[in-house]
Amino acid sequence: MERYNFKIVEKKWQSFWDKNKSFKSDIDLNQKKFYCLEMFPYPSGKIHMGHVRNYTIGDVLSRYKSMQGYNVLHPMGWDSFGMPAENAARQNNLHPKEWTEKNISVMKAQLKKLGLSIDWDREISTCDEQYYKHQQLFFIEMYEKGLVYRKENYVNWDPVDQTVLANEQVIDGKGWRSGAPVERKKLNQWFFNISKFSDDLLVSLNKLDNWPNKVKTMQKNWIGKSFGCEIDFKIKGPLPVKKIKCFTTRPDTLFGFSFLAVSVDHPISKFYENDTGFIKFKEECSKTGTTEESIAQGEKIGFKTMLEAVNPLDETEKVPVYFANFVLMDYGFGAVFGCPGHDQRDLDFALKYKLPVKTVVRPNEEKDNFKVKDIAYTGQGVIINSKFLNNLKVPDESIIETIKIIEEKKIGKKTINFRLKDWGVSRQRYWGCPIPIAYDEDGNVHVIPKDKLPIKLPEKINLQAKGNPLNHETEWRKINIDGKNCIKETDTLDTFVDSSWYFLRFCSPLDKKYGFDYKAINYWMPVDQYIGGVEHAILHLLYSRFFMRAINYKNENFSIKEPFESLFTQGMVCHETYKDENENWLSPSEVETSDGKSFFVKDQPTKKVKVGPAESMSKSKKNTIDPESMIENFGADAVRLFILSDSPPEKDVQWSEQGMVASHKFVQKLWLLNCKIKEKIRKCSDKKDQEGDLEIERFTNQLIFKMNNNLEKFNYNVIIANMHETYNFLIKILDKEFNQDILIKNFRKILSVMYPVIPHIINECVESNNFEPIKQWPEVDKSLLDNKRVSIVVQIDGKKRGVIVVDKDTEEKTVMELISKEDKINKNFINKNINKVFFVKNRLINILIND
RNA sequence: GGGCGAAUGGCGGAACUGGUAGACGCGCACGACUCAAAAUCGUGUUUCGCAAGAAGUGAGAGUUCGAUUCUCUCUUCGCCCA
Repeated sequence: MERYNFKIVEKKWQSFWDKNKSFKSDIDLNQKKFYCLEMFPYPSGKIHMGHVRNYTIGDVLSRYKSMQGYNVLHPMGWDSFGMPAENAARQNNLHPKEWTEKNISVMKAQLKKLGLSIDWDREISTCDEQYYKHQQLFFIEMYEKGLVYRKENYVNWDPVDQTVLANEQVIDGKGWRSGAPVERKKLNQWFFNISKFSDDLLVSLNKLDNWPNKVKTMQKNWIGKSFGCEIDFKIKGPLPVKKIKCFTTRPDTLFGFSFLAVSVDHPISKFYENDTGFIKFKEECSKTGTTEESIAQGEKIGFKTMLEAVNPLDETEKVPVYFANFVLMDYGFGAVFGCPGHDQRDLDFALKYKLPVKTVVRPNEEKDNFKVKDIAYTGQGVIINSKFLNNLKVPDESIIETIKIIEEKKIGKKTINFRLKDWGVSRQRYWGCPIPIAYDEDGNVHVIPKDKLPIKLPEKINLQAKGNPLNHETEWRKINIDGKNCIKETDTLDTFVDSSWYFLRFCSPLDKKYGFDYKAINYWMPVDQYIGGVEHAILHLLYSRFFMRAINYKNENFSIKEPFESLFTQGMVCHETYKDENENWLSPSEVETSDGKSFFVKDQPTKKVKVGPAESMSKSKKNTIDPESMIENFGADAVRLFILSDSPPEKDVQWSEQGMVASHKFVQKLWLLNCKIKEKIRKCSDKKDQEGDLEIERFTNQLIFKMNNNLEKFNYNVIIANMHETYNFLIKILDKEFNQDILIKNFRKILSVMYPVIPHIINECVESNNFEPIKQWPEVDKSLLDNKRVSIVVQIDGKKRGVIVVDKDTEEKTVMELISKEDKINKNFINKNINKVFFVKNRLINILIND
């Protein structure tokens, strides 16, 4: 009996799959398709455990669906544009392209070592001009359809690095690299008009039955539909301003009105262009970040104008008009009315500038003399101090009623507002898809003609230059359009654009003509199962949904609105964290333990190590485990087995060395079991009705049934438990005698259901037994599913007193007779009054005794 | 502050539509093999109790013959939004 050598066996089957192109997928209209997609990786250098988990889940599903007779599309590619390449290039003096390609080849080899059933012929890479040229085409189409526009907008500006920062690069108001305080700066940027589809993106969420509710809720909140009204405020003062339009979700608090605040970019700011005080104030405002959070938490400051606003519900009331830093031009109309009593930001502002605070809503349990002090009251209640609005219930009646009055008075109207803003796609960086736009000498926008695509990135680039490196490429920037000398746009597209349509490209990755081939799309799309981390719940998924609508818009040939039929979000892979005595992070490989309780630095038993809670693996905390070394030490099957075994896939899983070892041992044991069964088969005769026959048939069918169920529901941790149970069952039953055909038939079925998780060893077992190669998922023989004998729980007054085994479908009367004879059970009710008996066939009998 | 979700042995976690709580794995204990250790195999392992038995799924109530599962209140933790 030879020991199982996973290194040889896994390599053997991986090259078999490679050579035979076992996972190649082609359109076959006679076969049901199944498009299984995992979020493609960013080629950062090496794969990490998160990838292993993500791709193992997808692989199990792909192999299972394929065994069920589906024509499976399971592709893989690279989200290969983005900042890390540019940063790494700057540090190592290596071209981003070289760095990226090197990483891709390393990671591709690593993925292959996991034994994934991927159709590598469909591999794509977003930094490849054969990919991004199609994206430029989409951009132009969207521009022509009016879905792309250019406008000035604020960005996070790092004054030291002379570059734009993404929100996540701003840490505590400072640039992540330079540490300089981030400024708000206005730049001309390209925008996708995603807000045009706000309502559709929101409403259609209801149809995504196979998406986690959590994700749908997050998107719903992100789109943020709010119902309110726009109100025209009459303006008095020395400037030619007659009225200012505000949006509010709380018109019912209008009698609490004590100031009107407008954004520094509001049209009325033009009257203050030369006012030094205002200019200074505007500068001050630019120091606050652009995120909602920084605005909410930052200090509220204002600049008083000469204007006064009139309360439209009470013309005698006039309040001052301020410019304020917490009002944004792109929300509503860039103007809000301030009601300090019932909005915390307004209250902070009012207290600072000593403006009156009027209470116009009281909580239900308070009296009419209730007064707001330091904390604005935003809860439910009743309107007070508001003349004809008094006594309305907040918010159910009050908002609707107030809007009715406002509409009657013709001073405003009901409005829907969305929080979702248009998608700014300009990035001032080299390593991204060039925007196919040029400007003539007068600054007019010209779309680059399709025959001049792709606009390729210049190969030589000086990345040490400040700001966007493309700005310095004067030769590259030159382009002639319709006889005019133009210069190219130097901004590149946000990498979220690259990933918003890659799933379409996988359907026809080699097609040169257009971004995709309609025939292929119509067959393969939508993605039947999309799998990835919940961290992309909002942006990537929302952008992809938008992209489908954008292509769909004014295009009769394209009918896909929702790209992902089902979504599964897997949890993170966690590991304990370690710190030495000087608070330095230590990696698991630098730490040792003798008893599993106290830990010390490897080879230095005197140096104690502090063990922290399990957190998601990250390089900064050094609590990562390298997948490749795990595959080296334990084999791909064992790694696949372990990454699925300890927790349900949607929850976080904790990496455990012991668990990993146990999975490895299980694979080894399985091979020994296979050898034993092979030997047993050899010794079996063709005699019918042997002792173990029925037992193994019953077990096998129950197993198939369970595995089926658990695979469909993503209970992958339970299918691993089912596999252990199977081992425990087989090793015990081997003493019994079997009919040879029955043993072969059932063992082959058992191997089949384990195949999706541990395909290498299963193939090896199948081959060693000279079985037919595994292709199909075995059928359940339903007649063998039910046991002829069932155990019935006997309860007295709801308490379990025993279990009896009876024939299936035994009636209540017989069961009662039987348990009356069981001394252990009957002593509980004999000589007592039986009040009532509850009988559930094949399950339970509950006897109630009279007091 | 708002929304969503979770809570089950020493640990990770099972439990189909309310019907034997703790599957499976880890850890631990004991035993076998061994000069010994490792590896392997076997047995046991919710708690209390010698046992019979009793208690038990974050806390408290409710519905029910029966609740880990359904309803309400609370506590703690996690995630998202602010």
